[in-house]
Parts: sequence; C-alpha cells; structure tokens
Amino acid sequence: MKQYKFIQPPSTEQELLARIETLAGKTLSQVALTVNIDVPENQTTHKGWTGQLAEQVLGATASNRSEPDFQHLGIELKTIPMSKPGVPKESTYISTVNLTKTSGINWETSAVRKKLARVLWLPVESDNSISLKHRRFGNAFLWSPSANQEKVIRTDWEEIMELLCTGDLDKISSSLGTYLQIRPKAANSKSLGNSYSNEGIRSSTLPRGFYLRSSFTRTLFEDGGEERQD
Amino acid sequence: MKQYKFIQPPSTEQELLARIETLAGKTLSQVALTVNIDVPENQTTHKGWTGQLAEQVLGATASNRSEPDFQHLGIELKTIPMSKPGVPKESTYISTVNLTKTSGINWETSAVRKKLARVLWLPVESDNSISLKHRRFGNAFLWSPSANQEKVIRTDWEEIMELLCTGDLDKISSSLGTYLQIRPKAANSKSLGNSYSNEGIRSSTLPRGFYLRSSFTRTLFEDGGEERQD
DNA sequence: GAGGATCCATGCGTGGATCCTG
DNA sequence: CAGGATCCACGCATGGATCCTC
Repeated sequence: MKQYKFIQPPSTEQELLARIETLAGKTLSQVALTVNIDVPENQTTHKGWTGQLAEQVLGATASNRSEPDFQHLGIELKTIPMSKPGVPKESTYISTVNLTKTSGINWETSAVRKKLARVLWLPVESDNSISLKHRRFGNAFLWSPSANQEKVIRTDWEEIMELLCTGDLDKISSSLGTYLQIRPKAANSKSLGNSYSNEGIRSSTLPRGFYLRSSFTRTLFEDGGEERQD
Repeated sequence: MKQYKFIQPPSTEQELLARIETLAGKTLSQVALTVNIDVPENQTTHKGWTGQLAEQVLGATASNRSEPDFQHLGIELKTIPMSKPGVPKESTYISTVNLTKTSGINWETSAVRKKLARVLWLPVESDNSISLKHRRFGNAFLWSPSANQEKVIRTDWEEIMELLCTGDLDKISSSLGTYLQIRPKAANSKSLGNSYSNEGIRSSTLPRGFYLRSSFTRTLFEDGGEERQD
C-alpha cells in the first residue's frame, strides 16, 4: 500500500479518539479516498489491507517495528472484522511466538501482555454480502484487560509456554487455551522458522503466532458499558 | 532487475567458459536483449547493473546468498570495469567486514580467501565516452591467486584484522594494505552496523567492506599468459 | 466454526558495484 | 586518483490480518 499522504501521529489520546470518531459510519471507500488509496476488490490477496488503511488515516507510527502503533500513547490499534454488529468474525492476531528463546521469559515481560495492555478496538463490517468498498467502520473503543481477563489470558499463555519450553511442539495444538491460542503464522505450511526440538537441538518448524479467540473478543462487544458497533 | 527469463546454471566449468566466450565483443545492449532486460541510461542509480546482467545470462545461482556465484563449480564471478583495454578502472568489492566477530577467525577460513579462491574476471568497457548500452564485454579468464599474491593479500588481511580486534576502528584507514584495503560499504555515511568499541562495548559504526585495489587488479591484466580484453 | 493455511507491505541486510570530490 | 560516499535488487523477517476446508 503506497503512502500518498503523510499524516502526523496524534499527540494525545484525545486527539486519537477524536480522529477515530470521524471514521465511525464511513465506508472503507470514503476513508480510502481521503488518503488517495485504491480499494481492492476483496481481501483474498490483500488480507492486511483494512488494518493498514486504518493505520494510515490515524497516523500510526510503527509500520513493521515491534512497538505499539501509537508508541507515545502506549496504544495498540486492532481492526476487528464483524460478521454482524457486535459479533467478531475472526480470531485476532497478537504476536509471533519465539520458538527459540523459551527460557528466562515470563508473563510480566511478555510481548502478549505488552500488546494487550491498551488496545483500541476498531470494528469493521465484514459480512460477505457487503463488498469491501461499502463496508463501514464502527465505533471504536479503548480496552485494557480486567483483572479477571488478564488472569485467564496469563494462564493460557503460561500453559502454552510451558509446553514450548519442553520442546514438544507436536503437543501444542490450537485447541489449547481458553482465550489465547497458538496458530500457524506464515506464508504457507512449508515455511520454516527457528525452533528447538524436545532434545534441545536447533531445528526448524512452521512459525506460530498468538491469537485471541473470537469467542473471547465477542465478550468485549457485549453489554458492560463499552461502545458497540454502530 | 526483473528476471524475464530463467537460465539454468552451467553444469561444468567448460560449459561456463563456453557461455562466457559468447559474450566477448558483444555490447551490453545486445546481451540484455537476450534476457529481455532494459539497459539504464547510466549507472549512477544502477551501480550493480552490469554484474547482475552477467549473473543472469550466465545462469549464476547465488542471488544474495553468501555462496559462490557458481556454487557447484566453486567459481566467483566478478565483472570488472576497464577504463581502457587491460586497465581496470575501479577497485573490486570482495566481501563485507564483520565488525563483531573478530576473534577466532583466521585467514584459512576467511570469507576473503574463499571468495578469491577461484575468480572468473569478466572485463567490461567502462570509458565514460562510451554510453552504457554500447559498452562491450571483453574476454574473461579464470584466476586463482598465485602463492605470492596470496601471501601479500593474506598479510594485508591479517594486518587489518589485527587492528579490528583491538577495536581501533579510527586507526583503520583505506590506506592500509598493499593489495587489499578496507572501505565504507553502506547506503550512505550515516548508515550504522554492529561493531565493538576498543573497550569491548557493543557499538555502531559505518559498515565496511574488503576491496582489491585497482593497482593490484591491473597486474592481472598485464602479460603473463592470461587473456586480455579484446 | 475452529484449526490450519495463506497473502500483502515494508524494513533491513547482503550482494552487486560505481560515483564523486578534494 | 585514492578514499570516502552512495545506489539498486532481492531475500527474509515482521506486522497487518483473512481465507478455506473439514
């Protein structure tokens, strides 16, 4: 996605929220026009397009560095596809899993915890019956894990990491974890990343990533005082 | 440089030499046409173009891996610009200098020695009065360092590496070395690569590379039984 | 619907070298 | 003209996610 227009990062949280309010109800096509970007026909070959569009119009800074999207504000932006108002359609990618450095790490300093510390959820209509250009942004909201949510996610994370430490990659399925899961994150099933076998030998396997299950993110859009999509 | 045509690597040294003989006397334009590549107006913004053209038409394999261009033959291809027949115009880049791993390395296992073990020198007319597309390939020849040449290069290399080990980057100038020298190898003078200060602390400096001085490569094109450019 | 498979953009490193100025 | 500065191509890794098939 070529950047045709450079937008300054918002200097305050208020400014970010003000910007994101202007997106609510607008179509992807309307928004893309403001930064002179073409809308692809569909996302089959442009899977990250919506997220990258949002980054641009909001003035996100990180590009592909492992920093929060709005570094100075400590806020991570996540667009989230909705099959219908209030119902997230897909799981949400959080971070890659490092299959080599499994020792000496803990929840407090983990990438997952950092990424989820303060998330700006931006819902986007994604029912297949609506063409990409006509899909609308919904009402975004800032979220930080409640004590209870963090407890469950942390437990999931620790359970997964424990298995990773023993090197039993085969035993780690996507079925593990209540809110958090591990899934492939690669160009294809033949991709190889660094890892260690269960005998501690350097090896190569399919790269994985941490994801939040959609069954969990759905709860964020249910009653509880948070805003909903449109 | 988009690859419009895939050419198989030569399976034998003879086949490689046969291919390269067909280049002698041809213009860059004629050769580029055979693989459907456009010739840039000049090399100011396409400095590696000639070398990459040669790689393609000869079926070199390495692209940007640190392997010989013709891996199975153990042969490294170097195009070399000639200001006039028999006179190399520029120094020749050999390899990058690793500014972090300076201990435990020696000449026998060095990248410089490996790269220079067996070089196919392919001269190319490069007088400024001739436009790029009209420049001709000359007669290439295979070269391995003579005992004496290797001795000088090895001494240069060891002298430079010794200074690197002490971390005194400031003391290492391009003036060091009889045949081999060290020079910047970067996008620009602000580029930073990893290094260690003279106190052993991780640091950052301008990346460097090893080059063969043109005063040396000129001697390769003087009398001695090797072919010359046209 | 869940798990496994896949796709684009962009930064950075490495390999290909030549440009340019005192 | 030597030393310092610079430029493109392309692979690989990371960050953005959604697709697709039981």
